[in-house]
Amino acid sequence: APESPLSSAEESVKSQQEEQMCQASIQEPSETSESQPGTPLPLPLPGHAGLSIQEMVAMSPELDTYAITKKVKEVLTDNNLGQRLFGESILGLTQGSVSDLLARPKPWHKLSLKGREPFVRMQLWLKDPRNVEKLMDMKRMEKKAYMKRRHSSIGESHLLESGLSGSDLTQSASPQNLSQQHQQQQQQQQQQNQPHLKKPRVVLAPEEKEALKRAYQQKPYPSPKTIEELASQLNLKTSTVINWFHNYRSRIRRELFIEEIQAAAGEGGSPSARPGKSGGEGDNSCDGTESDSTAEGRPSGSEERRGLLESPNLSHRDEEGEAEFPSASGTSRPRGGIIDSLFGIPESVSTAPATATATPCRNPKDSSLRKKKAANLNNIIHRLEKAANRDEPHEWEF
DNA sequence: TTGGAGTCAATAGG
DNA sequence: CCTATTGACTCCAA
Repeated sequence: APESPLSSAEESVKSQQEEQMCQASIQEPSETSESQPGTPLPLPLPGHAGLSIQEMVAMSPELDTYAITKKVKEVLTDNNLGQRLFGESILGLTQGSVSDLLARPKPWHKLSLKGREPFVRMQLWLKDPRNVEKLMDMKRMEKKAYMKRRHSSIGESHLLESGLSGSDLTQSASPQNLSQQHQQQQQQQQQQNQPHLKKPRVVLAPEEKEALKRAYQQKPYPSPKTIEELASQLNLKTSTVINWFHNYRSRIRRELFIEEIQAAAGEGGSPSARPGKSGGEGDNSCDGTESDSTAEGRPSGSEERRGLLESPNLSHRDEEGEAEFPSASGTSRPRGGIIDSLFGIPESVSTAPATATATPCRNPKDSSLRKKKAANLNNIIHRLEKAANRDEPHEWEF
């Protein structure tokens, strides 16, 4: 693998190794690209030069993920193409993943090889305008197939999908040669014998998320013990709490990256004035949505669960007149000393929250930034602790 | 094992 | 239909 041929960009030639694939038009501008309505194919990369997509990713120069997603979004909306079709036929990803990717692209240097793949595919796709046409054709064909289907089978027989009988159905697992590792075919509710028991998706109530966020601010990396406590206090499964922390950390981190990109975008010589308003992304963070009255939530009551988790403070936000950064240049950073405002959470004082210093939550913009910075710092602290072979930070004196 | 990166897929809103 | 959100899961590296 240590080969890093500095070969120039790309020199498309050769053919490809992909066989199937409807639109195998690699050669000339023949817009044949005929495909059966039933040729989903998760990811037979869009035709192009010789090497496998992985190789291309490996030697791809740094790409501007933000610019790429911006362009893709533009092209898709301009042509009325949806994320689902684009994702499934061009990127080999599902709609939700595409949405996420387009909305919050991570900077190139923070992406793993795998994570870069979708961006390389997007760029390749953007290179040839004819690709848009192909997608549009595909869309038309899909609609046609859909019409036919619903016409032939009006309200009747939907055969149970449990046995996944043949029948059309889109997105079937492409047979033969489904590319290597491919997607994870997770979610195997195989242990069923009886009528499927699809476990309902867990949906955390706002109060539960609130409590978890509060816990996160105190301890981004809770110990198993803490997790157990949280789980029992919130009446959630331990795994749910663990997952929540994994996801939350990951998503907070991702927001940090976003800022990084936006910040970088505002530099350089070209003073291209962005029409958009200041980059102060709104982050509710403060969310004054206290559990309010309805403390319970969803069936299966489960009362009590009071606990220290309750936010003793009543954070309000003071959104009265605050000067909108009168500073001219847009590159001005909103705030200065962030350090002092990190860790706005007392933690320790378990009892007697009486006077409580109440989590400061003044300006929403500040709090957002602060939270992210804190997340980053907490991450570092956590690593140091690990490295030092210690557990339970307990108290931190600064 | 733990945590991070990527995703999937259900589902809430439009 | 379409898109955004998000709990859960797979894979991998430390």
